[in-house]
Amino acid sequence: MAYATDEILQTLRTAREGSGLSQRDLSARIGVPQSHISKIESGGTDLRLSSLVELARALDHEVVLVPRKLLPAVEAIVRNASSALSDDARLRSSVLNRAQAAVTRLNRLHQDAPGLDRLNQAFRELSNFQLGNSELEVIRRVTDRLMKLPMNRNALPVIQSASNQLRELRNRIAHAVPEAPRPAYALDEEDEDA
Amino acid sequence: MAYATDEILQTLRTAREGSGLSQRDLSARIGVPQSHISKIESGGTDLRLSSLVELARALDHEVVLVPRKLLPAVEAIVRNASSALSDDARLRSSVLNRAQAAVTRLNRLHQDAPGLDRLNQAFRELSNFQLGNSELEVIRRVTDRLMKLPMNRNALPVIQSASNQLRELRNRIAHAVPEAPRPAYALDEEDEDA
DNA sequence: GGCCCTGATATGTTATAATAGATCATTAGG
DNA sequence: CCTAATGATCTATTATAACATATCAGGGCC
Repeated sequence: MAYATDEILQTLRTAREGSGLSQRDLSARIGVPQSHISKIESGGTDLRLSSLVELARALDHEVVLVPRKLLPAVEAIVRNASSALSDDARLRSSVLNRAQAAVTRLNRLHQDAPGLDRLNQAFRELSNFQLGNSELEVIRRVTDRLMKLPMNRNALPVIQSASNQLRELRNRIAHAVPEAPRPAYALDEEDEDA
Repeated sequence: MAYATDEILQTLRTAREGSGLSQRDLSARIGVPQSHISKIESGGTDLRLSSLVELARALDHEVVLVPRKLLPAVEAIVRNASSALSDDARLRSSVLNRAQAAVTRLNRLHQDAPGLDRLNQAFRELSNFQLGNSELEVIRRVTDRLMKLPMNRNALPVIQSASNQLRELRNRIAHAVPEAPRPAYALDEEDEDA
């Protein structure tokens, strides 16, 4: 039987990939070198417990000790939910891919539009956030408007409005991020408006 | 909010105590110094993952990563089962306490009986083992016979038989102990008949 | 072909887990 | 009072995680 540590590390990698994060994204988020994340996920190091907890939490997981007798029941719950979660992940993917296409088209057709830089930045950051259904709905509405954009100057206020909506959404989510406990490696205090 | 690591370490201590093991018992079982177990349980060290897995397994637990959304469901399963587990623990305690009383009485009334030393040793070791319901039933039957023991020489074959049954049970359980994976610290290969 | 992004690997330094062993303070039982 | 068992604390040594930084190889896209 495979060591449980291999399964745990595989779960970490799957959760990271499922969140659409690269190792560098996760590194930026929690302040651990990308090379170290690679080593961890590949089993090249025997992780400290506090580091495991920090990584797990960054990926919306918790470390739990479960009586062996209950392992089948717990695994069943996790399995059922991860098919639901992959539905969520698929929805997220779908919305973000369509939004990406709209943003790409926007940049091609209106490359000099005011507010475009800010819209690009807000969108890039939103792509790295955990997004609930209400946030995805906001992005979907913005995408719809960008898809219907006219070619003429009437587009400019729509672009401006889209930029504002995405930035408001980005700021709302960024401000909601809770402060994590400091483990073996600590999150640097971020100045998010910098 | 308490750090997850504190909860995990508390779960380890509770599981050890629930198994009726002292830190020295656990130390002997998994080959880690008792002082280190004390430090771990008290939060004085940031445990390696492989060490956590080894400790958890020695106490019939597994380390699992659970999506945060599912934590309430998983905690509910564990909570419900731990009241069942404490029923098990109570049954175990009850059977072992009564057997202990029978063995104590036996040692007082028949201190020179052949086989008594072996019975004492088998019983002491059995007290440190994980015991299922069938094992507890064997111990209960032996206890019943010891409780009904006559004062005269007719007791001797019953004592001998009880000694044999407990030693058979002890050997059966000792031989069933599975080999564990070798973590940061490895179980020494034990010569159990030594 | 060049650029960008990704995960993996390498080197060097520092802090600490793991180990061994001893000892202490407390509690319970005879 | 003495003994035994327990969990906690201490000292010294060794192996390695964590971190910083650089670099590599592969794949995708233009």
